[in-house]
Amino acid sequence: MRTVEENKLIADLLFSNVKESVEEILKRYPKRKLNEDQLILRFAPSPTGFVHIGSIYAALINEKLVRQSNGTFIFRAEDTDKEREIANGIEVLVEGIKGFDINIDEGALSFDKEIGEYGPYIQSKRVEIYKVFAKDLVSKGLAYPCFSTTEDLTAIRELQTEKGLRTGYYGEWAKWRDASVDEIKEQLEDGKPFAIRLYSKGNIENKINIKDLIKGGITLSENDMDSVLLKSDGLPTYHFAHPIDDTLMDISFVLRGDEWLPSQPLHMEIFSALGFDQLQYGHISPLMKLENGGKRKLSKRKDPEADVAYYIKEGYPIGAVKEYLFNIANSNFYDWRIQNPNEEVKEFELKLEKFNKAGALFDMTKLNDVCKEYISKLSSEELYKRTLSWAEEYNREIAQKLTNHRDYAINILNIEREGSKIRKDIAKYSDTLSLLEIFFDDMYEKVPKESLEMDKGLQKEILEDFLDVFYPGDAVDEWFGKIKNIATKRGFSTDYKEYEKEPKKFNGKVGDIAMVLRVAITGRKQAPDLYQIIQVMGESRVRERVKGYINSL
RNA sequence: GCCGCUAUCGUCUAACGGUUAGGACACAUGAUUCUCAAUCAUGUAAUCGGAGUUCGAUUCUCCGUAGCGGUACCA
Repeated sequence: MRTVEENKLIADLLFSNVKESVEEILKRYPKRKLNEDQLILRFAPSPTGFVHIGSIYAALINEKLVRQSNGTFIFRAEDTDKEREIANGIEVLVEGIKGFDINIDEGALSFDKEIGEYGPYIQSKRVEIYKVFAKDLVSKGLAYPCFSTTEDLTAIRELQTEKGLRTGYYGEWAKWRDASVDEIKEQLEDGKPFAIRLYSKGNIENKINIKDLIKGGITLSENDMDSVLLKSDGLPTYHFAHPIDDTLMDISFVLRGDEWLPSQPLHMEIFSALGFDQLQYGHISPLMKLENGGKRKLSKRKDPEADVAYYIKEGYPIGAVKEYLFNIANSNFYDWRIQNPNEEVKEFELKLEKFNKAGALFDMTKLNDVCKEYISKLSSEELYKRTLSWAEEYNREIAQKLTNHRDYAINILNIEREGSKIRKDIAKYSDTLSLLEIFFDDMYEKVPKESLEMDKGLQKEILEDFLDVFYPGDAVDEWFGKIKNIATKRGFSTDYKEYEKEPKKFNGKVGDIAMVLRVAITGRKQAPDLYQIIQVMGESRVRERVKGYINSL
């Protein structure tokens, strides 16, 4: 064991250029003047150039809780891993957050721009702060320099594995924890790199009981690892940055992924070494995916839907994706939605105690259903607006059509959007493409056409009948009456039941007449309401389509 | 290997220790004087296994099993 004086000496040796004191820093980050129920929560991902849907899920939950309590939502970038860091990583994150309509009250907006009084909000810009605390811990004998190399550590681990022991840098294995001042000096004079490690006082045999905000009561063992606090490049590990940042930023509690649960004892020990009050945690279960009958975590590499950019690119309505995510967080959301179909999401109260403890499967089918429901409630003007803004980014051809033919486009999108028969077949803005393309001749030309089994001569007769009687001013009943007249004239039944009884008596049923028309006009066997399509398309285009089809027979 | 978390229809889940174990999505069938979609009706489908506590266990306890996570100078 080193003496108090020796520890001070080592601290000065290690951090000769650190002049600031812990007290001075603490003074720079005063406690916030807020009511106790106003939550200050943070979202603190690392910028890897990829925003995982699970990250957005966590961000969403934190922000929602903040909004409900009229608190403050902080975005902090944890860019302390140089290996994984990529250029523009922070911008990609901010874009993802904004893409989901999540508002940052405090934090980084880009690498060079921040808002808020408790910054910097980018960890690589906070290194001086971490060093002050590290120096303080060393001088108190609560941390120490470690000169073990990667090779040393690997050797230790192999030996431990061989002996069937717990791996790691702890107890007797922590060879630098009690090194003498001379030994340390020697390494320093040789210019050897060092990491700062926690001098753990914990005992693995001791159990600690924790109350997790989401998981409830859990039992963990005390930490006894001399974990790295500052890496040899001078940057902090997550374990060190987290207690300092969340304390200085005056966070209410931490909601994070449950992969952190096992390291909570470590964090608790660091909090107390730093002299900080303990923080409460809520550990969120991860979003899973079903594959080959088993559950697994949504993977950045294997699953396109793990990337939030996917939803933006496909044109998923963000409001609906958020609703789905809230539904995973609090399953009573869905019941609330059924009871309050037109209420805004902000009226729903998200509750920590309603969170599910197990990992939920991210179900694309269910998401699609939520999206269809959501889009079916939009007015045609609103859908037009949103589709256009999506298309401007991801489908220029459609964007141009929408811009140049605004009213026509709105009418198209309005088909079966009013009245008692509301379509629910559009889940995302890109789905409107297959509807729109029918209505623009140059696009329609490129669409593959479906054909009918029916005798071509008969088809031609039916369509010529139609051209004779077609009048766009007809009301639905008049229009359909004409279709029925054609049916009768050409030996088709107008009564489905009657036709079912004796199908041989007829050439077909009235539906078959409509089918010929549908294929002639839309090129498809399946399409929305024919009458409405015709109304929107207008007389000349309908006649052209029919004539064109007749000629192609 | 060790440590921890979790466990109800295919999926998301509901059920003061007492329910014919409920709902939603998906699926299937039927209805709907144009197809598809929508809508409506109906149906199939679950308490991981084993002990224990109890008059009674999906619910509490223990043991197993499985899934997930941790076991880094990554977060």
